[in-house]
This record gives sequence, C-alpha cells and structure tokens, in this order.
Amino acid sequence: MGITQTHLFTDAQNELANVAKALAHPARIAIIQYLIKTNTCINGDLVQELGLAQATISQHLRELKEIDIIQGTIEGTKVNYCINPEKWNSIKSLFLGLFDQFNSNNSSTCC
Amino acid sequence: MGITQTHLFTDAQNELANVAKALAHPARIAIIQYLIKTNTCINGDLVQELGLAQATISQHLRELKEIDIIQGTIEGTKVNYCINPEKWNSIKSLFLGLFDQFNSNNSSTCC
DNA sequence: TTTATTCATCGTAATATTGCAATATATTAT
DNA sequence: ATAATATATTGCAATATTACGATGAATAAA
Repeated sequence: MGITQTHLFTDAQNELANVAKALAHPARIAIIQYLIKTNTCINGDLVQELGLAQATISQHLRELKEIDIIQGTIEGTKVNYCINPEKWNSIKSLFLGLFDQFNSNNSSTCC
Repeated sequence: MGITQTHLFTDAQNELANVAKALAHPARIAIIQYLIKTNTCINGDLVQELGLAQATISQHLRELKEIDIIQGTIEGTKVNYCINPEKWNSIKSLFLGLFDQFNSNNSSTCC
C-alpha cells in the first residue's frame, strides 16, 4: 500500500536506512562535498554551484539538517551551513558497522 | 518537475547516490544482514524472516541485484542469494572515499 | 501428465520524492 | 519607512517507491 513497514525492523535498521535515504540523491552528495571543500557556505552559493532552483536547494539542505549531518547558523540575512563533525563520525561508524559485518575472506562459501 | 536532474552531477556523485538509494530501505538492510549471517538464503526464507509478502521481497531482492551487491544462482525451483564480495568491497570503498574526504580535526573552522 | 513448489512479473492503490514558481519572513541598507 | 537581499515555506505537477494480490513460468515430485 505504499508505506514503509518500519515496525517490522529494528531501530538500527531503520536508522541506517534513514541516513542512506538522506544520501540517496546526487544533489545532497554534491552539497556535502562542496561543504567539505569550502568548509562553510550559504544557500546562494549552492544555487550557483549546482544549478538547481533556490527552493530546491533549500529543501535538500533541510533534509540533510533533519538527520543532523549538517548544521546552519544564522548570520544576518544569510545562513552559514557546515558539516556537523560529531554526527559525521557517528554516521561513518554506522556504515562501517554494516560493512565490517561481512567478512569477504569467507567468499568461498558464497552461492 | 519530479525527475532527478542527474546531468547536473558527476558520475561519481550519481553512483554514490544510487548505491545509497539501494540501501535506503530497512527491508533491504535486513536482507543484507540476514545474508551476512546465513551466508546464503532463498526468497522464502526472507518472507518468513521479515514478514513481508513474497512479491515485495522479490522486488527488494531485484533492487539489490540491480546494483550487483547481491547475486542469485538458480537451483531447481529455488534461487540462492548471497553477497557479491567484490562489489561489496567496491561499495565499501565508495563510502569510505566519501567519509574520508572530511577531516574532523578541522572542526575548529566550522560554522 | 498432474500437482506442488518457488520465484518473477504485472497491475494497481497508496504514499513519497523531486523540482520550481510564488509567496512569506527576516535582516540589512538607504 | 522603503527597498534590497537571503532564505524558508507553500502549493502544485510530474515522477518514483512501497506493498501486495493475481498471474505466469519453470522445475521437481507424484
């Protein structure tokens, strides 16, 4: 019926899926990489850089802010965005936790 | 207008977003983790394990197969699914490549 | 050949996402 | 107070995703 049955899964599975969803758009990857490169930037910079409309960039920023991987601080009429280092590391650990569950040396017993 | 503007982004950005999208559902995370635990399983096992309909599981398996993170080998009426170790490692590297772009020691210059 | 088993695909309904114009809000400059 | 600047929000259309029943295809067992 079109609605994800989150109750069937663990909190960890739902959280990992949620973070993956936030990364599941090239504009949001591009925003993150631009933030890494420039350390901080404003909405308008991203409109210039990516070529999407202001409203669209704002929406993508909101989704990234929602999982707390970026943060924004108001400065006059502008909002400076940057990576949230603590959350960045915790999300990194979340993915490493998944990737390290599989031992590729075991590949002999694969199908 | 509702269609992702992939032409605005690099191949690497589109690919990373694509892989993230495949991981962006708790059922697919659960399938991957079950495959890691059991090494190999069939569609029916996952129907039992996850409590989603057979057609739904089949669809999720297809999406995982599409990015090649799992593979299926036919055995009679059954299909044995397992992790693709090579692709697993390349996807792991893809994410590490993103996560290592950000140096969290630099957090002093954050916004 | 008939029946059972297993899985993929099709069709459909419900819901979510993407993108943008228009508008609202809030601060700064004149 | 007015105008300019920067961003968020709203509303809408197009598209994508999620979920499942029903059906089809392919193999195995009777």
